[in-house]
Amino acid sequence: MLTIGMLSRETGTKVPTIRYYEQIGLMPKPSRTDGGQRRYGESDLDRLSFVRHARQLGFSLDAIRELLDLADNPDRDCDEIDIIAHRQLRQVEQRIGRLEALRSELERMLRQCNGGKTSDCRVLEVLRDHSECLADHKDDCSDR
Amino acid sequence: MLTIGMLSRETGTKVPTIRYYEQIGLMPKPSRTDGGQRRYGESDLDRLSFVRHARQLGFSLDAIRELLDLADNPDRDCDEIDIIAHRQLRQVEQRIGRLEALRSELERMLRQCNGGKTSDCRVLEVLRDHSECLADHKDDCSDR
DNA sequence: CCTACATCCTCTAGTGGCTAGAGGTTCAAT
DNA sequence: ATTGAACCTCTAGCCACTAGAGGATGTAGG
Repeated sequence: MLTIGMLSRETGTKVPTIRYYEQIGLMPKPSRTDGGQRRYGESDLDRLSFVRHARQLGFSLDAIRELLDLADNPDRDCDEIDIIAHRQLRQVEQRIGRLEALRSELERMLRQCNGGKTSDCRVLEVLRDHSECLADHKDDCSDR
Repeated sequence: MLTIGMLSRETGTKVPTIRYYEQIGLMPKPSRTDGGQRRYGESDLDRLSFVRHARQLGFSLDAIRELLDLADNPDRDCDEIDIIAHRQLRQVEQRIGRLEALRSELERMLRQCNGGKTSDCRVLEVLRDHSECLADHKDDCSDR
């Protein structure tokens, strides 16, 4: 039996985060000691590791919820899992694309700076005038 | 004189967002009609365009506040502006790096899927067992 | 001048995914 | 029995908005 602190250390998850996952129903309610402290077993450790790893891969908690549901039905085809993972991959790719556009825009902006006074700073000028932008970065960087 | 709705259309900013910017002091308090409705001038349009453009380039509202302060002092050296922009560039590059690691991890995971039952789905397996990961993606994707 | 109706107002609360702190209790070791 | 770390609940905060309720204003047409 693990205390919440041990589970925290094992999985690299902060204690309040574990309680938060319980609150939103992502982790099951664990058993308690007579004094009311949480005690966890192996399955909790597995589940939380799964959740954390999926988070590290950028899956949303909602997507993780779906994955966990699917994982609980071992007889179904894994098509849906594939779909979720592909969706995640597409999102990651989109974000990379946007960020690359931002990067080149920022680089271009910085290259033009000649280190004078702020009054003729190219950075400010570019920010002032969107029409100077080469990159197409409308509706960007609202990541997630 | 522009209404808030016109300013919204001109800059592509939602109306509540404009009021929010006012509330947090990023936009100045505009003049009002007798009935209490906001009326904006050219300078407001310029300022909001600046803010939105900087947001699109991924600058935080705090960074934008700094940039606006600096823009108001035309006699100072633009070193600080440069520093802020470089900081932003570094952050963007870091995020790209992380996302690229995620992408290859997701791709690897998906390549291994052979379309069977969820019980032996590679995607779930990879998520269950972090040690199978090639990429080094701890503390990632907590973007922003 | 009146009415219709789009737009405006303030205020509160919600989003995601946590994180921090107050103020109090329990557990395990000594 | 006492210490002190770790636990408990509860509330509020973070960022950058977004949504909605419930009501007031502004403007165009009749």
